Order: sequence, then C-alpha cells, then structure tokens
Amino acid sequence: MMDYSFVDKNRNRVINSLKARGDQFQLKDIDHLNQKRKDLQKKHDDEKSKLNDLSKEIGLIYQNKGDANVAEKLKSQSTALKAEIQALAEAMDKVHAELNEKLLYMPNVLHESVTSGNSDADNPIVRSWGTPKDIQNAKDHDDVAQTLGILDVERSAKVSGSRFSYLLGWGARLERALVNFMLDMHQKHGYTEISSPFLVHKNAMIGTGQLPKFKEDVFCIEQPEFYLIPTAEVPVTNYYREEFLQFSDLPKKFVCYSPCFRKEAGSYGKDTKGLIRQHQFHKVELVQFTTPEESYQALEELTGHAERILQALELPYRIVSLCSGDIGFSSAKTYDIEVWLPSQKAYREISSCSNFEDFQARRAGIKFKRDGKNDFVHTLNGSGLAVGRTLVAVLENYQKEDGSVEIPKVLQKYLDISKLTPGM
RNA sequence: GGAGGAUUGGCCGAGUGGUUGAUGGCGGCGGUCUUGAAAACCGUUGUACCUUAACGGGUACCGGGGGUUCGAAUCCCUCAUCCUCCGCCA
Repeated sequence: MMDYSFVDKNRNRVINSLKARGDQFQLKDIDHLNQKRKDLQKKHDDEKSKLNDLSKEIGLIYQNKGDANVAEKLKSQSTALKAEIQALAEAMDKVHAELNEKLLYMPNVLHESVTSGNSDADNPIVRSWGTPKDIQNAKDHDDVAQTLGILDVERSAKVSGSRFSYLLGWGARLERALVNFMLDMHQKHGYTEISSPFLVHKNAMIGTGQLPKFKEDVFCIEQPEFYLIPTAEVPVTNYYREEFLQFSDLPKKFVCYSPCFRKEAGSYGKDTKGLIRQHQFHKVELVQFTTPEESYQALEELTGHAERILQALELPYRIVSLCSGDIGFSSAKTYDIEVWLPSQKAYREISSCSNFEDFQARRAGIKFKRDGKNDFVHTLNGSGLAVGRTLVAVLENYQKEDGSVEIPKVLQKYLDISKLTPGM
C-alpha cells in the first residue's frame, strides 16, 4: 500500500494527484490514525522496555541465588505491567490495521506527464502507425468467423452463458499461432517466458492493486479461497513479493501467456457480440521490474515491444496516453494501444502498458539492494497483446469480399496456410 | 486423504526457558601484507517501526497466528509450506 511516510513526504503531489483523478480519498483520516498509532507505539515500547528490564533483573537474582522474596515482588510488578502492555498492544494493532486498510484504497500518484481530463475522450493521441484500409462493406469479426465456421458462441452460451466462446478448427489454430508468434517475438525482446498459476491468494491480488477496491470485478472461489487471475500481471508481479532483488539483477523481464478472468460487471450491453469483451480471454503479458531511474524508459520500450507485434501483423494502430480521469487506480502512467477495426471504423484497445512506479512494490514488498541501501523496485506491465482482440483485428482487417481471410505473413509459418476460406 | 520428518540471519548450520539479533562456517564489504592478485590475518556485515538536530537509545521479528511464563528460537496449541512413505489422480 502507499505507506504513510510516503504520503507525508509527498503531500503536495499526493493532494494534486487525488484531485486530478477526482478521487475522494481523505488524507485527514489517515493523518489522524497515524498520529494515534505513533502515540500508542511510543507508550507501548516504553512500557515494554521497563518489563524487559524487570525480567532481566529477576533472571539475575535466580542465577546468583539471590533473595527469592525480592524476586517475587518484582514478579508481581511485572504481572501488573504486563496487563497494561497487553491493552496498549491491542489498541495499537487495531489502529494500525485501520490505517493500513484505509491506505489500501489510496490510488497511485500520477506522473507529471499525465494530462488532466475526465474520460477516454480526453486521452491525447501520442502517435499512429499504419493506414487503415478502406474495406467496402466491412463485416464485423463475428460475421467473418461465423462464415468461416471457426467461432461458436451459441454452444458456449449453453455451457457457460454469455461472454464465453468456442473457437473451432482453424480458429483455434489461429489463436494458438498468435500466442506462439507473440511469445517467440518477446523472447527475442529479452523477456523470460514464464508459466504461472491462474489461481492466486488474496494477498497477491492486494499486491498488484486489484483488491480490496475492485472486488466486484474479479472471480473468487471459496473454500479454499482463491481468486482467478484477471491478468498474468498478478502472478508474475507477485513472483518476487516480499523479496530483495540485487541491483545487478535489474531489470527483470518476463513474458507470460495466460487466460484472464473478469466479471465485466458494469459493462452490461457493451460489446455483447463476438469476442471483444469476454469473461475469459487469453493474453500475452509483459512484466518488468526495474530501478526507479529506468522505469520510464522501460515503459517506452515495453510499449514499443507490444507495438512491434501489431507492426509485424501489419495492423494499423494508435497510441493514446490515458488522462487523469481515465487512468487505472494503480498506475502512474499508462499508454493504451488501440487497433483499427474496420467494422467499427474506430480504434479499439488491444493493449494497456503501465508504469506503476513503486506502488505495487510497496504493496507486495519488492525491494532491491544497491550500495547497501534498500529501495523499492518499479514495476511495469503491458499486454503484448490481448490474443482474442488480436484475432478480431486479424479477421476484420484481412477479410476479403468472398468471405475468406488472408493469413498475415508472419503467421503463415505457424499455420502452413495463407488463407482461410469458408468450409475448409 | 493417511503416517512420519523438517522450517533459524544472503547461504549452510549450532542452539530445549534467563542480559540471544541469536555460536560457527561460507559469501559480501573494509583493512593489513603484496608491484598487483591470491593466500593468510584483523575488523565488519539483517529488516521494520518509534525516538533524537545528530551520536545514539528503544520495540518487534528464529515459517504464520495464538497460548503458558516475570522471562520463549527453546514448552503447548493451531495453520501454512517443504521432504519421505502410502492412497488417489493429469
């Protein structure tokens, strides 16, 4: 969590950032709790020190075969003191827990380059790549896939309900080809491939910031309690939780392919057709652990690594920088990559690349040593890319009038075909 | 799921109630010696919080939580993880 000392030291930045986000977090609540905690701890520590001295004294009397009566007297003093200490400890723990619980709801401090705005409409466009093709009567990916017979959302509705899907035959193979292509490419970018757990403990979800604030968005199973990962960011970032890394080991870069599970609560009626918004989708995720000095350069690089996938697939896209009103709770700065979808004549999010600075590292306890000093690492992640949405973009951008779909060149060696045609 | 064994500082490994944050070794850092390096020798070497202008002082931490006791790494309970054997399973 944002620890109190950080808030105290960066008070002006924190206040400005909360204001820009439009966040209702109240600093005076934590100020009050922290003062209370300090006072209680001081008292507790002083009393405990007295008790420790008494115990030592008693020990010495026994060792030196001293006066047992004196020892007994000291013992009863200790017993009285102990009750006091117990009460202080309980009060202190309670206040501390309250403070920490509150701090978990405090969003990250925004980077100075984040522009102010209220919604995604205010996100500045950073750059664009490629020229959208003018496709006459472009069909949406759902139609394209149905025509090819590679997507079945009727049977998934029967089995799992809405927002699930089956991919069949070449559809399933195309998805797998995309995954392999992405993993291979990021391997070349210097990321270590990692295969992670898909069920995690609550603490891991707190570490990366999904909990406690966004409980409604994630799937939870009880007995035993587990959370289904909404992104591989969770198991991969938490890989180093409560650890010290060596300065010489940084940066650490991981790429992880995983399913992602999201409730998509509050998005009823949005993107109901096809593969755009699913309860379960697949994603290749990039995660980096860096020093504080390097994290913004790393964000540019990581975003570039995600872009290279779209460039290789020859899919037009643009980059937007999320404004203060649109950026996520845990992030200090985020670039969204949006791919062109001919059927919608619009750019749609396909990747989100963020620098969390030390926000997640503080929550998860990930530090590094440099010259004998300890500091929190910076964590970053970005989709490289969302596989389902990439499939959507390929189907839509490579569709032909006869209902066939060309296979992007870089995927052909993974599939041994150059074209998908209806009925094949 | 059942039965045993284990969990100590960066690593290895002592330590079964009393000034123990914890013997020793390795590693790391600093120094002596050396033209330099190695070896040898000497010293040093955890984290978090409170307090102090600072030097420093205090509290907590020996897998997690709870208990017994004036006092717990050490005794008791409980949970977790790992290892071995059995069962089951991909």
